[in-house]
Amino acid sequence: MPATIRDVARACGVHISTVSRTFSAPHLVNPETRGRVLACAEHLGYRPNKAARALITGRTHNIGLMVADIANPFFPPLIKAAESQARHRDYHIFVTDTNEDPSVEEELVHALAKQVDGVLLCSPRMSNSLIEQLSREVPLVVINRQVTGLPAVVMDVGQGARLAIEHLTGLGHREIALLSGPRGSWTSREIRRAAGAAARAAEATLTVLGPNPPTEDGGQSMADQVRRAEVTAVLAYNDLMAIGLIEGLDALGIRVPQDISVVGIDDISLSRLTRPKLTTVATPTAAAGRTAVDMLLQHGDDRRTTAQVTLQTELVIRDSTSPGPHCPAGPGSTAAAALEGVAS
Amino acid sequence: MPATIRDVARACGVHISTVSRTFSAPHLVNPETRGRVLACAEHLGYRPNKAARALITGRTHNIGLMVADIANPFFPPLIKAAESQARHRDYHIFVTDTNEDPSVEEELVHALAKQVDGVLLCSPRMSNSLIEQLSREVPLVVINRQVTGLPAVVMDVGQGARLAIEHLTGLGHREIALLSGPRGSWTSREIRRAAGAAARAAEATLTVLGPNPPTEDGGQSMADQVRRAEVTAVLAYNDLMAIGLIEGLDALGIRVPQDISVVGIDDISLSRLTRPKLTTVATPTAAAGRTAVDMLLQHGDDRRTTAQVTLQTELVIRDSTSPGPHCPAGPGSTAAAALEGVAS
DNA sequence: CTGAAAGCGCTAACAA
DNA sequence: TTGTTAGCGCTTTCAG
Repeated sequence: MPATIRDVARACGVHISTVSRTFSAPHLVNPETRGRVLACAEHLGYRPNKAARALITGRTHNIGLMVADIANPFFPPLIKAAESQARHRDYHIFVTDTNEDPSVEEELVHALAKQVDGVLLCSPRMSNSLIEQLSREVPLVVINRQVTGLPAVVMDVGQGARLAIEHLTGLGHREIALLSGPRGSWTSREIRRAAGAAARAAEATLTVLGPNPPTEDGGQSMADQVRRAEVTAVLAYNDLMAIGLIEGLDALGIRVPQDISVVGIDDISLSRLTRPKLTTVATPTAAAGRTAVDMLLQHGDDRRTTAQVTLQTELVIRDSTSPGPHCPAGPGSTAAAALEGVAS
Repeated sequence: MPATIRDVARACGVHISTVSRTFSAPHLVNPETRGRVLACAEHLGYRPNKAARALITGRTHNIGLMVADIANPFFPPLIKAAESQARHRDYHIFVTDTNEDPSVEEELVHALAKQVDGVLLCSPRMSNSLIEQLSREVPLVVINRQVTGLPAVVMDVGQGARLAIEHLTGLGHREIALLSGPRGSWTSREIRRAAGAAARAAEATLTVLGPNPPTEDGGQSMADQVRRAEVTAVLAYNDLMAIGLIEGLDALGIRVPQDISVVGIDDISLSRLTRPKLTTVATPTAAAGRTAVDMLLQHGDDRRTTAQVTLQTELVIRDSTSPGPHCPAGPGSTAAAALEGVAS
């Protein structure tokens, strides 16, 4: 039904290749002819068929971005940054949501494969071997995960987890729980590894509770187990879980940070709005989105560039942590004051 | 680089059409041959090129979904519902974010055009005439807007706004402000129209403040103007603005609901978490997502079906509204108690 | 059941 | 500067 290049050529009395050039290499066609072609095209409502063009050029100028859960406020800043970076480079981003489901992830890579020039895999849950296999079908950049041989941009949650644990032990906490994330999450493994090491170094006990769905409900429903674990502080896999946990504890009559300190990871905007405001590890999500787009696009020019970029994280101390039973400055002081006590 | 249908045919000693059939019409090929083809394909890592297939069949089995702002928590439930509905019908959803920018919207429709079988336009900001024009390029279903000749699913925010105003006037409020939404928003116009009518019917004054960006910041920065408007109640274009406004008022020392009542629209999950919990108009976002997918897909079979579906909204009374100065039950009673007073 | 041939809408050498 | 030709990877008649 829509007009094709041939319709325009006919209506205009030129060959189809002239029409083609008018749109893909205008400088190669006589200005006068170009004007006529453009007029005919306009008149017929002609639009180049991007799919057909891609079939021959191999370039769609689209990028796929797969996220684990579009409802998680962690992702939008990353998506927005990727979009803006892509737009600068004359590309468009197609976002897909995998529902935290590995099999959906695979299906979606296939669906995206020839509609985009590459896919950004954000926090994928599938196996390394599957990712490697899929990377033969379409260029891949992995975010929040390391897969040998594939370009990746990771946020250093290990370092973040270490900072969080050091913050807690510095406040005098010795019994700490870790609410781990979903099965298959590289980030969750990193956090666990680094938090474990940091706890050991400070001679604190780390109790791992999980795996858990990385959602508010996931955190909320762990409140009871946290209470039974008899810890004085908790590090959660992400802010959503931390916020859910705080609500759950609240329902149990346990106060944060007076009774239990809670630290999240991500620094989503919501963590500034809750009461208490959440102490958390800020991850550079926007930078990650931008970097991933850049890596994908330069990867096309230069096949050997499979660098793995690591972005730093930082601890943001707010109101959900306070001194524990073994605090050198004594309980009752604020988190900040306690820190100073430790530092001196 | 990736294997094509021809590679498989050669490796297998059959014609390419046999390979084609093996994947697109397996019942038409001898089980034995089929097995051999499948084995070769597997071995070569062959995957049918969906773009090439689409070029000839005209079907991509993908659906585009354009939202105004992916960071707005209003959209994820709609997106999730659309995805799940699409998956049931063997389709995939590609989400794009327009950043509330009409020109980006147009660009994205073109980018999606031949990569998807249709586009769901969610709260588009562009002009009706442009939407109509784009609908000749790719099948469109409009959500939260009415465009003559195009299938649409709208949530009845007009009715919702009326309920909200009636709730406020029932509580004795006579000076009400409306924080309107962004320019170009059909929803905002509907709200304004309906709220205006409802206020008139109740002999209340409605002061329209706006247009505003439909974000938390948009609401927060209006706090001062709301104060100067000397109203006792506010209806906001959406929950995000309502929540932002409450924060802004809080910073000004104005208490909600004691000093000013605030009502939002959407019932995003966040509105249950804030203090005070937000009174709001619940919109059936999930149903809208599902319905839009259904309409797009059946629209293919049956060209004349350009129905416009309207989904009902309902008022959810929480803690951000309380009796105003003219309340029949007298100020100081709770919203619920006041309502009973009105009913009797 | 399988092969041959045409063609989806477009681009890219190569000639003219 | 323009037309000619070949073909991207696939599906789909139509014969055999």
